[in-house]
Amino acid sequence: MGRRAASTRIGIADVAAKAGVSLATVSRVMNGNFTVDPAIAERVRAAAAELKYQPNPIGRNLALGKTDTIGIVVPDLANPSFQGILRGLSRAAARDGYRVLIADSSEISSEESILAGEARRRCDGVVLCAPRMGADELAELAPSLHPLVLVNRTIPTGDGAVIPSTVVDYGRGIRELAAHLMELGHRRLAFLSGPERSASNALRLDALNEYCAEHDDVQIAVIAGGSSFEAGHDAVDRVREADVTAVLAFNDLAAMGLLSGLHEAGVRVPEDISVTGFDDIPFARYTTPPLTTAAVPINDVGEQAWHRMRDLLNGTAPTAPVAKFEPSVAVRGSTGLAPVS
Amino acid sequence: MGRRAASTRIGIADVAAKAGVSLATVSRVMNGNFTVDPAIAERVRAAAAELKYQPNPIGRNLALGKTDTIGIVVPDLANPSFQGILRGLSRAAARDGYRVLIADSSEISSEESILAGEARRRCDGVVLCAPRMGADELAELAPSLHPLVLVNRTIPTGDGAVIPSTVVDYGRGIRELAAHLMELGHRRLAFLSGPERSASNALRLDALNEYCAEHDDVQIAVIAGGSSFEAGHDAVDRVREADVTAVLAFNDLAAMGLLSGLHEAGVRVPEDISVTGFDDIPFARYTTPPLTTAAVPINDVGEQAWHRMRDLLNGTAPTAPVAKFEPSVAVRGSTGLAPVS
DNA sequence: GGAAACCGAGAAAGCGTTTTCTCAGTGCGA
DNA sequence: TCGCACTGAGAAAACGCTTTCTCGGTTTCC
Repeated sequence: MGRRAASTRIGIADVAAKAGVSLATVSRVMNGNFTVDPAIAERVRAAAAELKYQPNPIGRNLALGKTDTIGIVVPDLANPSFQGILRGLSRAAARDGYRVLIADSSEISSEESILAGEARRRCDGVVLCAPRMGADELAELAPSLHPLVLVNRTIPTGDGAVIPSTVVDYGRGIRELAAHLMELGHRRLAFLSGPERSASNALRLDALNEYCAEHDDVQIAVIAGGSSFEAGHDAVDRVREADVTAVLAFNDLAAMGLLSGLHEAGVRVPEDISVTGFDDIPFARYTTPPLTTAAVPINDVGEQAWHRMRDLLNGTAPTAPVAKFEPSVAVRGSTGLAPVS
Repeated sequence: MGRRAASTRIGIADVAAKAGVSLATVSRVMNGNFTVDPAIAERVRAAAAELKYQPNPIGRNLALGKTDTIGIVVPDLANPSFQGILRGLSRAAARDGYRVLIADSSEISSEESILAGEARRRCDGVVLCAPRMGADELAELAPSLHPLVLVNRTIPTGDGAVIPSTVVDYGRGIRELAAHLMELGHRRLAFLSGPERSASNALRLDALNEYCAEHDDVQIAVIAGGSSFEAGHDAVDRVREADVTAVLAFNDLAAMGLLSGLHEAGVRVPEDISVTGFDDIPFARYTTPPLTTAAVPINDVGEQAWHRMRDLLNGTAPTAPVAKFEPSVAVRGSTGLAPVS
């Protein structure tokens, strides 16, 4: 480079010239270094104010080797859960003077590692949100991302270094939903499953199988579903054929789609069939009937992810490397007594 | 600075050393400059690959004076409309190799200009999404943000320079909803208004008043509301007291809250009262009854915002500085014939 | 065959900061 | 009075890259 642009933004040099001091001194004043004569400091501040000087963050970034920015990569920005996490993370980070750069992998798992790497190079750290990539790939990638925190995913490394993360206890949540249904007399349940590659789907499934094994009068059928409205809506026929009295949907979205489909088909909820969701997204309480679901404080998940990241960045001892959130069952109108058959 | 860190990331110098060439040559090769001997270029590429060299973006940013990043400031990340815009923007920008930095002003209008300024300094441009700040403040701020695009807001400047923007024709949308209701025989309508400082709320209100003036058999009552579920839910009593047969809610969220509140109060929709929303958020079609609303392709709004920004960044002639979206009425179950009174 | 045009690659300046290094100037004790 | 520790501020190196400038070595063209 080297083109002398007259139109360039006003920089530290202009302030220094105006105040009749060196660049170093301006920098010292701007950064609250008190080894500067108060009179000079005042002069510098005046000059800066008069010129409306605003330090160029990119120059600082290079000199300081940090950006005060973290990256987050999510599988799909259209998913309310990720939106909630993003929001919680963004607000919490902002309170500490950090910004967040987003990357949406569009559910393409092969993009995740590229996006994460790019984000990491531009930012001081990365949070990987429910990555869809395989466990081995994740384990291999993790070290290169170092200030890294995971959301809804852990690395099954046994060799000491644990990656901070925030996780939701999906297993326990779904067990409690199943127990709730059992109390209502339901014995033939269906699990409307989520995305194939979702780790949290596996967690739910495992927990249900375990639950089933513990209660031999309960049967659970697994129905292919997904994480969206449409997936739930499209599963209506499969659900009706399954001959069950209650359905545990992967999440609220799918549950709502199902609710809607059942309504169209003339199936009454909860009289004919009970339905549960998962997440307690804001809309869940406003469906008709209101959705029984396992509430997870999604904004807190994002906020805690930030706290983990902050600890990493500060090098302070991590509070607790992994924050586990226990969902609480919110009983609403979509679940009722099992129909007498 | 000046600390020789052995642990520093591998940089262009390492590659140059390994390939036995100068830094300049490595840079040329990495940037596809073809004035390099193919043999040397190959050697450089090999060295880079072997060292897994990844250029440090911050260094590039400083040298190039650009970051390939744009900032977006939104009033509230919890609002589905802004989420949709963010998503559309982010995906479109990503296709062109740009990233987005988010800033959530938490509906605090005084924060907007600060956040926007900070974002601008870190990024190549800023998109201001439905800013709540006053028109005068916005007009004053705009020049300093220069590559700036507005969403759902325009600057009433008469002096030539128009700020690119994407806007939704809220006035027309709400008129069409009113017309739809009128066709169904409704004459006493209510507008459940939105946030005080929202410019788009004013647009709706003006359009309704105009509509009212054109049709002197139609009456429109204005009821204080808001933009959230809760606002709609809490407005039930006021709505019932208003003695109207139909309610035009500010947006889908408020409409859904209202729907829910009416249901609890035993008021039938649409038999007793019709309700319309605005936006057609993904949930609108799954309420009971499904919500009649004015559909706006919110992801496209974000995408077009990016296109405006891209034109600004490239210096290419802007396609059309302002992209106007015409909502289309989606008639669903929440509106029906006016009750015979 | 010699000079002009050309070509490829290295040296170095620059992007806008921060921070180390250095050094004049001051104050204090011996 | 001299020297020494100390203070405060400027000069300059560094952060990691890009790009201009420069220059030795070829080629081209009369």
